[in-house]
Amino acid sequence: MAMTDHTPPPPGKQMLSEQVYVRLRDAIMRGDYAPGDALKPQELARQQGVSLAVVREALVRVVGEGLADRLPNRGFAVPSFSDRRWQQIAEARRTVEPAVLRMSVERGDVDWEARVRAAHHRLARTPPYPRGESEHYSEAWSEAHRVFHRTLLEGCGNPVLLETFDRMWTAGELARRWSAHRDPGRDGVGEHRRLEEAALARDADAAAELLTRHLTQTAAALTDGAHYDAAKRPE
Amino acid sequence: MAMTDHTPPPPGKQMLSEQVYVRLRDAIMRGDYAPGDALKPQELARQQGVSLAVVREALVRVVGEGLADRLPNRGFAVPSFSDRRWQQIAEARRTVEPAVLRMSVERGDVDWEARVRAAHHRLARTPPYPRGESEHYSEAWSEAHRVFHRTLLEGCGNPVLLETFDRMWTAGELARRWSAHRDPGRDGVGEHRRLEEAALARDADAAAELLTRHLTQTAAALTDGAHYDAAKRPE
DNA sequence: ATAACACGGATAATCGATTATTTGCTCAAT
DNA sequence: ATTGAGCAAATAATCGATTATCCGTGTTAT
Repeated sequence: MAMTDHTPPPPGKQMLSEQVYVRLRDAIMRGDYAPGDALKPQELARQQGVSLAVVREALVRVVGEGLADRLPNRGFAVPSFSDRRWQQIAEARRTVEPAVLRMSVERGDVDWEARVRAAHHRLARTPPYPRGESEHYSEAWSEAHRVFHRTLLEGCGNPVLLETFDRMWTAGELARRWSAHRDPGRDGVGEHRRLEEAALARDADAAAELLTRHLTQTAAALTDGAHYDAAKRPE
Repeated sequence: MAMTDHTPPPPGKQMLSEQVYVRLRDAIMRGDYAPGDALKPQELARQQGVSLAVVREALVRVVGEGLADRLPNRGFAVPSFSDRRWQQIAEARRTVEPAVLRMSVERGDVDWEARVRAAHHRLARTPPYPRGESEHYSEAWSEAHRVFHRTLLEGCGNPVLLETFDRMWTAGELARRWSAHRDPGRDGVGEHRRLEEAALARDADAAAELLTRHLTQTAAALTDGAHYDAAKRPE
């Protein structure tokens, strides 16, 4: 039989609003805008060569994910995360993820095992910093890091829980990027390796405990000695 | 100092897109549309007397909350939840909420205690069914039920976790409304009362355990003997 | 009879322009 | 000097119309 299927989409053939959404989302996550920066529809529309409607749709979606704030009749802006907000996200992850990891370790099939191995391998051989002692993780490492943590949980087989992880991770990454002292340069390599080992050994208790510690230590490293400049919103 | 503040908004004075969004959201949650029904922008715009742009914005937001599906170039539709999907939501709640309740019971202040009491009192004196043996919970009871469960968790003081609860609750309610055999008519009054007692007695272990059982039994009641007609999506 | 193709209506996506709101500024009045 | 009213520019929100895409239907060639 030949290709009764839809043609494998030529990349330029999806909706404009989708492309603009992805670009906007990535730009915010990449840190192209500073917290508090206004996201002006007209400006964005001109830059990207599209109409206001598509930019507006993209902005509404971005707001829905917590990657932008909106004030009625006053426009959109990049959110300014307070230190407090970051701690709340970290606490939420500590509260949710260990339990999900337990389920994942108990349920994951052989395909999941393979993906965990691959994700850890990729993470282990990705240099955390672009060069030398930069204070920013490399984009490649950040992505590998995300994929590793997500893959660990994917064995749970529950898309609702994974979506929860996605939202918390996204919010946490954005908050971390703009937190007081950026990345601490902490070496989590050993922790990741032990996490992988416990997961593949099907030791749910150990894996959950390791993840709790991993999240706690990461949060502590980012919090300790953080000389935060301004907690713009006391919320 | 006089009123340098913005005037407390006269209710008719907010954005159209916001009003349309609320109406659309409520209509879907209320069950005004059946799963699979198309949500046609033109139709909605004509009905509500607004332009396409505002309907479109509302639809995009609704999709972001999982209350509608979108197929590019084919429009929006009310999602058809499978039985499997409902079970996943229920499992996610069992995974997350007991841990949050623990935090809440350990941290909640006196104001939280008062709100828990008020929420339970309201729930206890709201009739579950509009009249007789209807198969649908009354809107009033559903809302009181939601507020009770949310208030129980609010002592945790973590908006990230509460937002997670909100999303799961919303998705669960929509899925339940259209599940195979609707409401089971199960009497959860005693469970709610015991939950309140354990929470106010600051017994975190008991509260978490009671919540786990409550969620498990509710899910079981809705699942047992469910003669589900079609699992539209094998995902 | 069946399958490939072309046409046409319906609807989604996008655009350009209009209306409404906010904000900053000027300037008079205290 | 400070306060407040009153423009004016900037920008958000909304609209009406245009363009692109999908889907059913009818036609034709095998």
